[in-house]
Amino acid sequence: MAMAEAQSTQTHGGETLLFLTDEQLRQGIEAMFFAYRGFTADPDLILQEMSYGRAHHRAMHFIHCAPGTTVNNLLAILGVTKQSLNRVLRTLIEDGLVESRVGRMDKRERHLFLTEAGQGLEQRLSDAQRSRMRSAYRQAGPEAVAGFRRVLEAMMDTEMRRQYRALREGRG
Amino acid sequence: MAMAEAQSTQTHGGETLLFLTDEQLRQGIEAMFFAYRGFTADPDLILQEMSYGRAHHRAMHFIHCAPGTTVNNLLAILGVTKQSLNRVLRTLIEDGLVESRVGRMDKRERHLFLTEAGQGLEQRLSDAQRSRMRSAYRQAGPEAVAGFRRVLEAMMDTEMRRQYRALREGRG
DNA sequence: GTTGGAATGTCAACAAGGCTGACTTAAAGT
DNA sequence: ACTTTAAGTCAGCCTTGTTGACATTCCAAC
Repeated sequence: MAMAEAQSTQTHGGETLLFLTDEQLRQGIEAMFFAYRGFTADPDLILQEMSYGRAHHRAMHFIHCAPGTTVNNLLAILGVTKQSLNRVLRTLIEDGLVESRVGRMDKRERHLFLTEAGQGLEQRLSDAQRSRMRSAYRQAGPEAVAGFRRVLEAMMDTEMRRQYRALREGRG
Repeated sequence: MAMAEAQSTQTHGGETLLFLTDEQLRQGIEAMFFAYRGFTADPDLILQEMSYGRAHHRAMHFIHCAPGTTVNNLLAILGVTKQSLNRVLRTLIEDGLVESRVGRMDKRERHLFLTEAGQGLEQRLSDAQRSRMRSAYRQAGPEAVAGFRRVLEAMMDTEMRRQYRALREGRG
């Protein structure tokens, strides 16, 4: 059983007050720092082989999850400028990993899809990432996973949380 | 109460088997992505004011936590090359935020300390970061926080976990 | 129909912060 | 004395973020 590490007292209303010392918060900050390094380490190795970067991975991830998404949509999710995304997207299209189709309703829009090759790479990358995630989830147990998700969601900005939930619901 | 979201069954030995779908893992991956953006957003705003970057923040954070640490030590924790760190460290020293003292035992080593000004900025940066962390911890509750920490620790590489724990113990 | 605005793409330039490789200096260790 | 180690430095490269300016294409409203 994990130690709670932060004292908590039940108030009469059933709410919980947390007395969080700066030290406890610092540990959380450091945990995020080191864990994020682990989180990206495995796909980074694969990406390096083919001289791609994390930006390519992120783009492919979200195109995979929402096939046919528009460039504007992707910009909002990734939180970068269109010039930045465009550079990455261009190489992915040139290399035949992503396909850009002109919109039927609105022909200004480009709808993005992974090609078969793109799906192959995306699969490889996310297999690597999921494998570490799965192992961490297994080690920590289901209660811990639920807590992990609750804290992460609470750390997001309102707008990010909206996007995050929209993605989940878009997939059922 | 949070839904468990992943089915779990108790085996006879008391171990827990998790049946984790790719979709559940994907959600965890996306949660990490969005949460990390939130995690760095507040200090990034302050850093931008004074044309520093995240690298400066990270250096100051760990110098604050382990005053007198050597350059080599810091390199290992940050996981970057000495050239990369040196560029950042040089500006911090020039700007009077960090002090570098020649070692007494081993005069090859430089021991790093925050000056008063450095402590001021470090405080401002980590106040911003801790404030979001604190709010997330409060929203999620102590059980969730314990789970959060367990999963993060399980996501680290062995070497990172060693460093992470050493830092904690170094502060008692 | 023409015009305004939105979505997209492109060119150029720049900065942060990673990286490698080569080399120096000083101090320790052996 | 010789080697190794800690640190710093110079030069150059890459990815990925930024801004600004500008062209294109199309929808929609007037």
